[in-house]
Amino acid sequence: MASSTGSNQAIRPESTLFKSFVGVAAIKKGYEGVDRDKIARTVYEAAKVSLYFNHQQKRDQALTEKCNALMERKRLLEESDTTSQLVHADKVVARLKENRDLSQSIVHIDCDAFYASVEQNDRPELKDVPFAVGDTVVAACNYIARKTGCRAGMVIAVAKKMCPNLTIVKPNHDRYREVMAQICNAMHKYDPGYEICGTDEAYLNITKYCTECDIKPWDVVQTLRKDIRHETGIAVAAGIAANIQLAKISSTFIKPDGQYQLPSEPDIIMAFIKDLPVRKVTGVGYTLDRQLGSIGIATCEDIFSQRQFLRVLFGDRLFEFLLEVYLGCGRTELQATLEQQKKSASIERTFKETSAPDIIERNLRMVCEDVEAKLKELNRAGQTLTVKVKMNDFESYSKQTKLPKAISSARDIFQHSLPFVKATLADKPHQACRLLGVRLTQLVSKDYTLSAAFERMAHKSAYPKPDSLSGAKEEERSSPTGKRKLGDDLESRELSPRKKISNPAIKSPEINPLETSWCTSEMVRCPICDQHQPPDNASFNQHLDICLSLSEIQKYS
DNA sequence: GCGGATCAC
DNA sequence: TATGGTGATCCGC
Repeated sequence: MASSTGSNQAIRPESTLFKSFVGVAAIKKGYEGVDRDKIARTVYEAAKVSLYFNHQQKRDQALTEKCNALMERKRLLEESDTTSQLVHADKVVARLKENRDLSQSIVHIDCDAFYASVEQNDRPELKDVPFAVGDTVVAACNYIARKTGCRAGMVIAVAKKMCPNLTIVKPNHDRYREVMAQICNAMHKYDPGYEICGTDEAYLNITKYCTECDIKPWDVVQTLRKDIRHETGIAVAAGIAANIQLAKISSTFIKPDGQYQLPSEPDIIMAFIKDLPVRKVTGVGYTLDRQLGSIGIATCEDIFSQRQFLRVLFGDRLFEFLLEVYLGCGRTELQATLEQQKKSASIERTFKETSAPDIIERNLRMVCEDVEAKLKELNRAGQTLTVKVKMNDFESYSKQTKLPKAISSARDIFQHSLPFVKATLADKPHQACRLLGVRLTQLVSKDYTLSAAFERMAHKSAYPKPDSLSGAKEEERSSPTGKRKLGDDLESRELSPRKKISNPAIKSPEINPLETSWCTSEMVRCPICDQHQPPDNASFNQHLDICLSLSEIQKYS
């Protein structure tokens, strides 16, 4: 493992840009011995005439400048007295060491090449051919395809160039969800509080199970993997360690269907971390890796030797995160996977670039309708609206607005979004638009919105009738592309398969009181409508506002 | 609070 | 033949 990411790559004129083209193939499993130069060259050849390439080039240049600035600032720091920074860093290291919890057994389950494995299982004829699952970009590919340089995220046309006999399989998301549900089923008995992240990964805390049944973590995981294999036919990799960070790294340490246990002893952990490239740590992406590299940090051990510079150069948050990485610290509490914890709902859609206002408007309408559907599913409305426009030069612009009240209908969303889209287009008269996106945040339970209350008042029913006014109705419904794909909407809400793990640099987030459900016993009564309300101040005040304005409205009706 | 960025999958 | 979508968070202002 002497080869770190940075040093021994072939250097070419556009070397940093090339590196970005190699993408995850630089760090993922299945690419050992693959010619990374070939990947970069092929992608480069395919891309060099496109506007996308220009955009990437611009980004790369900006990042390079940032790195140069970092180097310069570090050089200046080196000339000054950094003793106080060093002392502070050591203090933080001591504190982190002190608070480190090594008592838990956390397991990371990684269904590597998940989509590909499922397909291969369902269709044995794929077993010995290189194939990729995906639509226009590769979502996953098997190991035979990886050997040729094919990787996730690659445009399929490019992948085919590198691997001419690549078979393409259309993704079947329902099937993947089904298999993931089976996997969850198998995990449940070892830790009902397991955490799912993404579509193909999960964490378990098996500490309790191990003590209660007097079994070693290693054996538990072996059985669990056997269970999963038996139930689903899927081979999974598992990492066992003291926290989720280390467990995740451990699982990537092993071949696709193996398991790896990192003993929870400080010395062993430190030795394990020592030579690890920082890029392999969750939370260190391509850009941070490059920035760190510019000041001489390639491995986790390097973090320590540069510790006196980190706070000044990267700020408190990142500084502390990096020290945690160096010490192998990480989260040990798992977060239950609940749909209701979602903080935003968004849709963005790429289409054939256009500058025709009517087409753009129609696309915006469709996006808004999909957001409406998503919010309906969550029974939420959102008070902050973010609209995003990406032009054909791949530059994107966004506008975020805090609205006077939460909205959820396609009509409302559309009306608030359109002005920004129009303004952006007017700003770029000679460009076409290729993507529109709409996101709502500051989600509140829909029962508390004014319109919902009003509707209740009018109909004396719990929920408003849908379809009453969906601004986009009559005209464009009969468009030739009438098949609106309801893509990723979930069927089972108990077992939501999509839940992101929070960035490791971030401390545990607080829970929005509005998002919890209350039992009637802890409710309070509203003095105006006399109905039960949640006991926390925020939502009660919100309710009061609604009630007051409603009684105003009634005066005039 | 806003806009741009980064990161993970 | 031509570079995706969702959700979360951070930084600087």
